[in-house]
Amino acid sequence: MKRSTVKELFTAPEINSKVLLKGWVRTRRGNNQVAFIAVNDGTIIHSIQVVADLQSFPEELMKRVTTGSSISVIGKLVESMGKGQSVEIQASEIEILGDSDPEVYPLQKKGHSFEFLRDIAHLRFRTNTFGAVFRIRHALAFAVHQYYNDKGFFYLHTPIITASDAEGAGAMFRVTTLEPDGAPKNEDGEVDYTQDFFGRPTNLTVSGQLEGELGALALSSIYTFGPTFRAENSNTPRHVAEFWMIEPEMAFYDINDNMDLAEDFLKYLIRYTLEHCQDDLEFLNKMVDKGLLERLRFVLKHPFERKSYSEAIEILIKADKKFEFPVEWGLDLQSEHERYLVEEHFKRPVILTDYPSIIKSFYMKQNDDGKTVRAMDVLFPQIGEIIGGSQREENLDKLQNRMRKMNIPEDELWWYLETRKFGTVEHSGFGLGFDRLIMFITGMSNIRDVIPFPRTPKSADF
RNA sequence: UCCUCAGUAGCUCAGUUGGUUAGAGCGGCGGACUGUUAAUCCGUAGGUCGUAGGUUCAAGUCCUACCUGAGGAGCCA
Repeated sequence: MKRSTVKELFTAPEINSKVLLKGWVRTRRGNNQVAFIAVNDGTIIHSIQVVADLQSFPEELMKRVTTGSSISVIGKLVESMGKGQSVEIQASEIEILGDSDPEVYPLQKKGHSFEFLRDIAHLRFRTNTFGAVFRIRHALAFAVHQYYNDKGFFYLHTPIITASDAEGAGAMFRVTTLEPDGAPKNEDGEVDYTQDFFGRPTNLTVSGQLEGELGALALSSIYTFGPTFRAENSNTPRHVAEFWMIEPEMAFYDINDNMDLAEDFLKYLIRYTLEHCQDDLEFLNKMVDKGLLERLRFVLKHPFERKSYSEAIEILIKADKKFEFPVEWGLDLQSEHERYLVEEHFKRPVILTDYPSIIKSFYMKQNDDGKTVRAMDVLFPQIGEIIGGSQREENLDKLQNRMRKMNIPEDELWWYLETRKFGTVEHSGFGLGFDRLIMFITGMSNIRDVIPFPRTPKSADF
């Protein structure tokens, strides 16, 4: 007999049919006559109610139907006699697949704190909230590929192990096969990396952008979607050491095309979730963040506000608000400034462009004013910077000049520079923090709760 | 990395100006109950008070260091 998932039973119920159900027991209620067993198999947020007439089942068997146990049920799918669910299963056979000792099973019917659930990340998938979050995470990963595939972008796998230390996006994790205490030394007493696996120092990537540009400058439009690593000792609800990033890179795009793509992309992902994950979003809206659905719909409805860094500085100077940090042209915007612009002034997502070159990366296209670069940051309410991108500098001389000023080693990036030597073209791209996007779309306020097994300082369990 | 707060039962927390045997709710277990919805009612077990020092006649409570977690800041995605 073919197993029916809970999702199938709810979305296309065949009343009075005989069904086979397998899943994990969430709760069990009842009296001395009848037991009500809520069974969940993770295919959908809802659990289905299994009704067992206690006279029909041995007491020893029913005792083993405990919270957390896995069971197999054969029964008749019927319209529910009770309130709270449309259909239920009138059980005729129950088999225990796996016992779960209720004395030690850590999940209970009542809600748990997210902090506690992080300690039992191996079991938190079995809660409604994390089931919803990770189903949505899947849906969004799928939607990312759908979006770019439909637009003719190619999914490019950029390396996870990299020898380039040049981008300066943050501290890196070293990758080596040398033993920490027995590493071979050279004549100067330094570690001799020529004896390491790759014959040189290597790290985990902090970004696939530079390699992505190489692909775009041949394939026209590419995107990367993979893990990235930062060894920063960051302890905030928005940072992790291992996270996933989506980095589209497009030839023949200027910064305006880039902004159009970023806005369209984000709205597509939000719309996709609203259309495909209704039940999960409604649950999160009810239990986690009451303003969630309204906020998502609001973002869809309104164009993102596009302003230059200089205009933003003017707004902040005129603002009737005292900031902890100074507002002055040339200084980077602080969290409080970004939040003011997004949450109080414009009250919608904001794209800021044309930042002072001194606070931005070497590869960004230099404007004619000699002071600013064609950077763009997309700022979202609550989570801040969700996208950072730019039009890239395609002029070899200008790029090299800037690299020298910023002490970026040209010899290490010879391959990057060659794209500017041979048929260079205008191009642009950006990076979207996938996990931060999940935070925004699920209403979860800590990035550790949208990643199955998050990696943070002093924490690499599971 | 810096600042602030927290760590007491499986979970969420209370615990007075330091004072006898450390409390509750939930969860677990036992029982009652003819359809329950985080069921209800009765009963019951369960604690090296984060770790290590120190002050004191006496420390869950005060002091110091460390560990872990959370929030804010920086770095950024």
